[in-house]
Amino acid sequence: MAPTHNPNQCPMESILGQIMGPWTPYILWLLSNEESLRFGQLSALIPDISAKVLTDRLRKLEASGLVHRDYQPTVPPTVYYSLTERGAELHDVLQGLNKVALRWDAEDREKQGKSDSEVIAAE
Amino acid sequence: MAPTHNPNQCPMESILGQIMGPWTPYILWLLSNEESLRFGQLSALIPDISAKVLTDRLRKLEASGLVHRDYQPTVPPTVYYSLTERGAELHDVLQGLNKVALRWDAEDREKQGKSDSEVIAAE
DNA sequence: CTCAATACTTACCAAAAGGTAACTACTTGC
DNA sequence: GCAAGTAGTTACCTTTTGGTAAGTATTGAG
Repeated sequence: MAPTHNPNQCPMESILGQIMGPWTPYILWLLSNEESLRFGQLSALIPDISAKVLTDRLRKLEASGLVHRDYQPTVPPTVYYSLTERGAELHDVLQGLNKVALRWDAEDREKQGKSDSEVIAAE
Repeated sequence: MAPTHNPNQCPMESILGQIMGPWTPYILWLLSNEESLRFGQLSALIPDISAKVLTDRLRKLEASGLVHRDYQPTVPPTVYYSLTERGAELHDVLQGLNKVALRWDAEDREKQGKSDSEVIAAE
């Protein structure tokens, strides 16, 4: 009892705890660009994530009230994931981050000079 | 050789790899609100982080070119951390995220009703 | 009677991350 | 010559996380 400081002191820490971590913001960003995505579609869009981890991230986002899970008991079953109203409030932040990402990416390619032709040649 | 797909396909993944992870965005946000912060100040602002992890995060941010490390060989030595120009480009995104965090925090407190008085009483 | 398809869950093991305590450097003050 | 103070580093150990493979449910197709 009587902790030395209030853990909820800072709302920033709280929101970061909900959306940070490997893959989580990337999942939110993918969902913010589509009406909804099925589990298999998300899995295909993020080739390096395993089903176990993807499930875990989605469950946590669901528990935070940022993602909605729509289970359709068809055969075989299909599950649609989409952002809740609250989750959609992250759209602008994620778009802003993507803009910065695109800018940095362009700057880095320019400075290195190479990349484009080499990458295509390697395929 | 010849991987099936280019890992740098998506700039979003790249930026997330640089700024995501436990404490990292929080450190950036703290630095974006001050000219600079010393190691000990950061440590005090984030009570639950250990020196080892804080050092690790700062070194990685430095390697990414987002944070500048200014070592002053005084006795005892002092080290000032600040955002680089590139790091400062995250300011708007972080402020946007903080706005959302504050809004959610206010909404959650309202719905729960309690919190404020109880929290203060517990101190 | 078995396979395929979707969206998982579970068990088990390996790898990564993090905590803690001790140690470093250097000079001033006692 | 010992402690204090800043900003670490290092070694060691524990905890957490993640990968992989197998199993679950249901039903239509072959």
